[in-house]
Formats: sequence, structure tokens, C-alpha cells
Amino acid sequence: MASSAPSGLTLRAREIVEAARGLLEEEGPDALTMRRVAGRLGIRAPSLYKHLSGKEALEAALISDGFVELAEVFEAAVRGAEDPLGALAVAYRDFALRRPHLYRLMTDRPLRRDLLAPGVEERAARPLVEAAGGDQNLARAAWAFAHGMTILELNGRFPPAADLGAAWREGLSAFRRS
Amino acid sequence: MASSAPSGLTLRAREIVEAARGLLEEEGPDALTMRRVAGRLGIRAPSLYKHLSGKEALEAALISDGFVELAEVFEAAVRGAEDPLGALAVAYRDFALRRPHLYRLMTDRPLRRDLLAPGVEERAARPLVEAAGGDQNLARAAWAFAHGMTILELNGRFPPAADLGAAWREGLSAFRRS
DNA sequence: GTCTATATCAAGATAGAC
DNA sequence: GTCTATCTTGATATAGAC
Repeated sequence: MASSAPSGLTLRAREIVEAARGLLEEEGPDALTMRRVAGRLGIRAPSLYKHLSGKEALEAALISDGFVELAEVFEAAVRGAEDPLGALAVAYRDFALRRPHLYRLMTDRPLRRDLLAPGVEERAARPLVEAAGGDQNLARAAWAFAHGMTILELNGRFPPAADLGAAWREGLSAFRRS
Repeated sequence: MASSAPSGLTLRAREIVEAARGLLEEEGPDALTMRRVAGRLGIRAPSLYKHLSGKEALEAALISDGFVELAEVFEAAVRGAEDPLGALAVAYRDFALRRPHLYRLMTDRPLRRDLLAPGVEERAARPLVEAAGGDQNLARAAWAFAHGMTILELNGRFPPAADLGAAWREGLSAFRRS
């Protein structure tokens, strides 16, 4: 009867999303075409449309998975941490550097929230808001700092000789004094 | 005799870059095709290749112009400012919100520095490094914060009800204490 | 400096048969 | 659930004539 699973996807749709994920991580966003995804499963592109409505839905499923993973990483990081903000920062950078293409897909453009699995974005955000003592403005500023450091690093925008660890520490200690 | 002008482009190449700029700002990155750029000048796409080597060169010229404009905006902002960091922040956000498509083009991906007009990136960076008292790590962290706030705003990633002015102030006051 | 014609490539998506 | 065939659209770029 079609639907099921925590993600709300059919079994076959899950397989498709996982094939897409492999392609994205191994070859980057240009490889993420309906043809290539289908090819990875040994089928033809038109067959995908029996399981997912189109490419937007596929990307939204990838992004939803990304938020769930980020939430798990965050939740593990703050568990028993004496410096939650620092632990979240390390976890965030690490998450992005391990899956740069997924991270870009998650942050590069406006979010189609209507296509996401419900609640995943909020779940990923919660640990940071708590680490900021419930101060939303501080949480947003800290997120912006972390995203900026991360995406500028991924885009190779800092000088090769830059000490990014030192820049992270500089920013973190500034925010910790808030 | 081809070359001339501060940008190192021929007169005709300058006109092409300006047509491209108008297209980018008015219709966004998808409109930035060689056909559309040529069409804006009343000519055909292949004619562009007599003046510019290709699309990468065209984009690099747009980005170079963007850096020059950003440098000018920064230099005006710090002139006689009692709070240089705050003035730069306002100028930065304003620059990006006024030309969101150009800002994205400038920051979204790895920079082809070999195609840029010489020195433009450094000129734009200088006022911030000076406002940070020459502390490169602080300057990088502050840039990351500003870029994060800006690009997340452009991407519509903050809740509609979020008070972004408050988040900017929160981050700025944190960095000012450094 | 511009043109036409063309090469080359690739994408997302649908119809309808099996 | 998958297929073939196809539609529709679009891109960057080059050759060679004028």
C-alpha cells in the first residue's frame, strides 16, 4: 500500500534515494541526474517517476536525510559535553567536510520545506538553540558564523596558509562571552 | 590594439560585461547565457567569442567588477567611522541585498583567481583586516559571520519572524569584545 | 565585428506498451 | 515496475563566409 518507513517513502523510493546519495557524495551535484540515478539501480530514468514525483522530490528526500543525520550528530555531541557550543561547532564542521556535496545541497538555496519530512529541520536546530541558552538571536548568529566558516572553507575562499582552527576558536570564544 | 581600460578589457568587451550584469541583476543566474547576453546587444552569441574567451571569462569579469564595487563601498564606510566594524557590517549586508545575484556569483563557488583583475580581491579585503586591528583570525571569523548571515538571509533560511537586525548586533557585539 | 550553420551534449519529463 | 520512444528545451562553442 505504498507508503511506510520513518521517511514516508516506499521501499523502492528509499533505494532510489540511497543510490542518489551515493552518486552525490562520490561524484558531486552534476552527477545527480535522473539518468545516472536510474543507471545505478540498473533501470531507466522514466521508471523513477513511478516511485518519486521528480527531481525536486528526490533532492528533498536527500536533504531530509541530511537533517536527520545532522540532528543525530548534534545530539551525540552535546551529550555530556562540558562545552556544548564548542562541541557543536566541531560536529558541524566535521559533518560538512565529510559530506561536502550534501552539505551544499542542504544550504545552497532556498529550502522547499513543503517537500521535507516533517520536523527534521527543527530537530537539527534544537541542540544549538539549547546551547545558546534559548537565546534565538545568539543561536542564529552562531549558526551564521559556523555556516560561513564552513562554506567558505568548502569553496576554498580562505588563503591556503590560513589557520582555520584559529579562526574558529576566535569566533567561538567571542560567542561564548555572550 | 585590443586592450585598455582599468579593467583590462576592450571597449566592446566592457559593453558585453555590462549587458551581462544587467541580465544577471534583473533576471538571475539562469538568464546569464551567452545567447541572452548577445541578444541584449542585438547580436548573436558566437560574436561574443571575438571579444571574450568564453563564459568563464565573462563571469570572472563580473566578479572582478563586484570586488571593485565592494572595495569602494567598504572604503567609504570606514572613512571617519567611529565604529568601523559595525560600519563594514552594514555596508556588507547592504551590498549583498542590493545585488543578490552578483553576491552569490562572487561567493557561491571556488574563485578562479587566475581570471580576475589583479588585486581586486585583496583591495576589498583590506578594510576589514584593518578594522580587526590586523588580526587575520579575527578578520576571517568576522567575515565568516557576515557571509553566513548574508547568504542565509538571501537563501531565506531564517524564519520569517526572525529579527535579523538583532542577530547581527548579537554577533557584532561578540566580535567587538575580541 | 558579425553572421549562419552546425557540432556536441545533456537535461527533465511524459505516453503508452508490456 | 519497467521498458522504448520521444518531446522539449537548452546550453557552450567552433568553422568559415562576409
